[in-house]
Amino acid sequence: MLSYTEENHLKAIFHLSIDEKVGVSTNAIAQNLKTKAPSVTDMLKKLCDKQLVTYKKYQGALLTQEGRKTALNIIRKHRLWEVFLVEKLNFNWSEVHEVAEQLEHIKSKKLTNELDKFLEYPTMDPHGDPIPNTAGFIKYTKKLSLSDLQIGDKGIFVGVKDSSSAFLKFLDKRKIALGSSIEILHIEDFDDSLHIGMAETNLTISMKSANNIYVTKI
Amino acid sequence: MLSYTEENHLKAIFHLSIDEKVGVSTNAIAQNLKTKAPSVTDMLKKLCDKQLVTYKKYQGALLTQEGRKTALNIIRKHRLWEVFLVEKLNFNWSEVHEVAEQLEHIKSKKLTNELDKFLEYPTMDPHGDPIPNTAGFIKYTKKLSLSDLQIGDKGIFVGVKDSSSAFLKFLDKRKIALGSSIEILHIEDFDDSLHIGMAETNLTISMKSANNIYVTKI
DNA sequence: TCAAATTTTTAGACTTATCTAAAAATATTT
DNA sequence: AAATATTTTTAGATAAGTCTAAAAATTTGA
Repeated sequence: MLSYTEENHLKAIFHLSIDEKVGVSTNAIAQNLKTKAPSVTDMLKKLCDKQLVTYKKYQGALLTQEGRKTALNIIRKHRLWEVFLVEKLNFNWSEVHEVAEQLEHIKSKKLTNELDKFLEYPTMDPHGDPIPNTAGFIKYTKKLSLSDLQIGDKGIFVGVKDSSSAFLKFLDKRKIALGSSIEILHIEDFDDSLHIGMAETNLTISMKSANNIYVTKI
Repeated sequence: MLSYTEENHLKAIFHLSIDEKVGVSTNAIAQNLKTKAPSVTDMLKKLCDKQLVTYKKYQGALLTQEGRKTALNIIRKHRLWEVFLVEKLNFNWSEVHEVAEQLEHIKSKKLTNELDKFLEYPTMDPHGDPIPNTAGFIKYTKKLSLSDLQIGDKGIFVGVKDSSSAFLKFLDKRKIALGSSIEILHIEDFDDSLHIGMAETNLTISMKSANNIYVTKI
């Protein structure tokens, strides 16, 4: 059974891996986990012993098959809990992360799978990130910003890039909420601002805001 | 911020306190937490320093006001999660405890209170135990067994005393589920077995089974 | 009441997860 | 390519939580 610390290291290595061949540096992991390099070195040795990571001195760390599967399971739990918190418990996007960081470590397969069912098998979390399935398979769909849509396109609001409280207030004030349907009515040549159509009203938002809004095209 | 271990000790002391004056013994706590006496002694010193417990050598431990409040908050979380698991995620009574033991340590006031709201402010967990409110106030209502009812009384099935899988199967087979309405039709003089009326059917159950079933009278 | 039994505490060791400071390896730059 | 800078590891310390074995205190009961 893995400790919270071990699980967090696996998750960090997963998130920091860009290239399958280049090891993730000790410092990068330390920074990500707000810890110090020597602590990371110790942990990498331990995870290497457990065959969750391949690690050679000064070469950084890579996840093994098993390590990757474990990391994805933690990420799966994290994202499912985020959906639960936003959809069922009235959390804002900016509030979910901290709590999900705790909930992701709860150990119960049944809990995770029943939660998944209860939420009706969501495919994305409130930040627009994909939710891995039980097998650890992740369906990568390029995130689509509202600013990527063309005139006449319609989208469903599925997440935000920047979840600062300022931006969340901005959305709140305009009654833009998860699941809202948005249509692109017009794009202003002058400053690229967008005229959008919502269920009840039309409004204008800046390019910068549109960049922060993730949608799925419908 | 309290560690899981500290929280578990507070909870154990609360559960083991019968008399407000008599300290809970080191051994009793050790047995309850499946740990050893020396570990408990160390922890009692620590909790005493933090003024959550009053403790004198060889005299056992008692909760302070603050300690009691903390313990009740953990119990509140535990029982709310149990309700969630049974009512929303299809857990059996016998399965919830282990998972709730983990979930009770999640630190987020908003989470607890929103969960309470989401569950529509339940007053009992699936074992028929009362759920403390935010202030740590607990409404002690004597647990009522089905066997305590008189002929003609009606009750709602709210929990079980014995949650062995054998008993759960027994209930399942007879379609007795949380929330079922049960009426006492007749009590057999010979062996005290009960004839009960359910929504769809009538059936006979033994005194022993009736003892295991908690109800609220309606 | 005082000897035996039980309970509780102390002492000391071990593990896990941290850290700082210093040494070693690698990377960069002139 | 040598000097410098950066990164990473090692060494050693600290804190929390755990244990066993032994000492001390309390309780029991003859």
